[in-house]
Amino acid sequence: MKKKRTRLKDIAEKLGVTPATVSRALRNRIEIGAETREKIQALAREMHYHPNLNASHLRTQRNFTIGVVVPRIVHEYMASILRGILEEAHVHNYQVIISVTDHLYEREVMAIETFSAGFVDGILLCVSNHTRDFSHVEQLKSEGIPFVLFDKDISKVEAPRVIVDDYKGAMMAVEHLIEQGFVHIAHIQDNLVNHSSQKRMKGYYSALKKHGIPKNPDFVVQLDHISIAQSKEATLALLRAYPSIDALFGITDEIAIGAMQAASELGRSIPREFGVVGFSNWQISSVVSPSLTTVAQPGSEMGKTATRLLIQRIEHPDTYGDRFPTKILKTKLLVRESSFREKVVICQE
Amino acid sequence: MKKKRTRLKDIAEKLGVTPATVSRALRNRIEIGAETREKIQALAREMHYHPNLNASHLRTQRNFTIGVVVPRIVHEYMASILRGILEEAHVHNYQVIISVTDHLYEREVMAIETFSAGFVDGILLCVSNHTRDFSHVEQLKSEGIPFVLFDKDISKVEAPRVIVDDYKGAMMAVEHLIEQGFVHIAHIQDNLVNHSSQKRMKGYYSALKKHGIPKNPDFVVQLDHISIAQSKEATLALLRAYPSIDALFGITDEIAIGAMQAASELGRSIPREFGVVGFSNWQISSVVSPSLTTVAQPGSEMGKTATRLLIQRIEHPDTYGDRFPTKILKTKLLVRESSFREKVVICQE
DNA sequence: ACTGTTTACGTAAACGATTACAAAAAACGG
DNA sequence: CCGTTTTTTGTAATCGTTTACGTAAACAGT
Repeated sequence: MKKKRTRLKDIAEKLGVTPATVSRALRNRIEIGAETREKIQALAREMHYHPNLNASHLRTQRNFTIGVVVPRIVHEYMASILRGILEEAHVHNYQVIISVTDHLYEREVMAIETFSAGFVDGILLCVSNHTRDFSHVEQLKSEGIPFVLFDKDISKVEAPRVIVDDYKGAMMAVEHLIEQGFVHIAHIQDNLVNHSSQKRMKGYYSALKKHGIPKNPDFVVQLDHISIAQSKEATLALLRAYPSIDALFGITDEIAIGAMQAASELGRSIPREFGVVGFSNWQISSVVSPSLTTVAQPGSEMGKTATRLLIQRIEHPDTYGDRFPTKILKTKLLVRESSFREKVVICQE
Repeated sequence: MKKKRTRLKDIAEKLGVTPATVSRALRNRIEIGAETREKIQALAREMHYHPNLNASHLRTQRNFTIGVVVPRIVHEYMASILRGILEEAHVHNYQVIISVTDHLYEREVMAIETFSAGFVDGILLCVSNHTRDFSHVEQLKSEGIPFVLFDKDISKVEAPRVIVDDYKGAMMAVEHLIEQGFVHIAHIQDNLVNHSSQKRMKGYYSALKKHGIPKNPDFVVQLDHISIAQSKEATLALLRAYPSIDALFGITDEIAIGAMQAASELGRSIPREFGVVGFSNWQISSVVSPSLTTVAQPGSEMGKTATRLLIQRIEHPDTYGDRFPTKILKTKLLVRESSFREKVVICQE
């Protein structure tokens, strides 16, 4: 019992006019009589007319759709970015189609190829951690398909991108610890495959340097695989080997939480004897006890900014064609219990 | 410098054949000469040909796209459902376009209308908490557009749906508490607007009844707005008023965690003097200390099941046309520290 | 009344891919 | 070598909208 959808032609025939007239009436063009327009619009409503978007898009060469390629989706920060993208796209009447690559390079390339097939007007891409070859991005450029990179930074390619100020964020975090009177500040990082991690590390070093604290390579630990358990182990080892360490900056909240667990286990009181700061402001960080001081990244804002940038490039390709702007969004330090010793304004989120 | 995309025609002209031949060659039809096919495929690759999907879809009346309508996206459980949907859709070569309603009824209706406009082959819908009027769902049925409801149950409408066994999950949770020797078991619930909450409540009552524990309405608290803080307050009040309460089943992990905080504050040791079980298995629940026993819902599996069901209905409309199956997925009790007193196998996830 | 200008609508050609049907070419059998 | 079958390719219509262009009618101005 498949019903056929009503077409322009159906409406036209019922009223004894041509599809052209109906089309014009429904899109509120001027060159149409007031009464005919009324009649047509009424009938269209009655017949539940919806334009066939494939036909429309084929004809107009516009899709009002943007493709989003991301490595993961079950991830708080990424979900909030997606939310921003969906929100902003909705405002501009765009649809969003999403492809998850699971950090697999081939799936990333595949997704981009599929999207390029005239299905979307532009692409938002967050490259996977393992992406080393950027020919697919270059391809987008040479094919003239509008796109914007976000979150993951790729200095390798010249392209419009929206990223977050990891360097400053990390620096703020560590400076905050220093201001709170902590001196021997350790750092647990990941494998540094992405630029963000490297920048956070640099921020850590810069903060130390700025305050005249000599950097000690023994205080920096690299983790292959990030998890709370791994971080806990690493911190236990670290604190046993160097008991003088009195604070830790974790490259993610997961690491920071593991570190807190380790410190507690060793009888260190947080924040009195041991200060901890994380990065990303996961929901979890405000729930653990003591609550975790962290650096917040504006996920939703990043999604919105990237989308806005993309839509500009889609709708005004000439104006923006040759320029590749980089937008850097500010990070924000949220001071909570895990690091707060002196009188500092607590920023609840 | 907008380059035109290569079309069938372009390839055809270069080789002195017709678009029809090229089309056949690229789609590996039998009725084509081996050498011409080779030549065409080679040239197509070289010219970076991708079929214009709008044209293709218009012609074939198929979109290979499904529309997903959800109330939220920054939500662990929902994100894992989405992941399942994207995964399964990818397997079947479908694209997924997502619309977030923010629990606003008008946006839900809007989204469905937009998707019905010949843009998608089918729709996956998770209704918002405030949806009372289901005429938009009825509309889908009468227009013959394939769709599947998921997660939120609506007994109001007859429709294919995939849900989770909240009743059994809650029952398992409470029975587990009873088996652990807890007797005076409280329950904090939400405003019961959705069926899941009601079913979990029923599960709670059934478990008590089954084990001959009289139900006490004073032990059940309803919260307007769910948050850890609210739950903590409520639990504090509850335990002060009824000190005999020795366990609590929270309708979500958030509530359970608030309850744990309250119990700790009152000097109750968990799980020795006070047992807690939550619902949903948020990441958070395995991180808090003590870790929280909870009921896991198979998010990814739900997404996959719903998608599979939808694609079946899309591709075999006649076979499935009139039947409205309800798939109920099993929930699973994850026993962790917050409730474990006797020897029970601990199930780590 | 005769031009010139609006206004309102019809005509028909796109957009790019697919496919029923036809036709040409090749293969085959006697 | 001719008729028949099979294989390969061309022809042209189609999917549903949009839009440049044309035209008839209405209207205005002199």
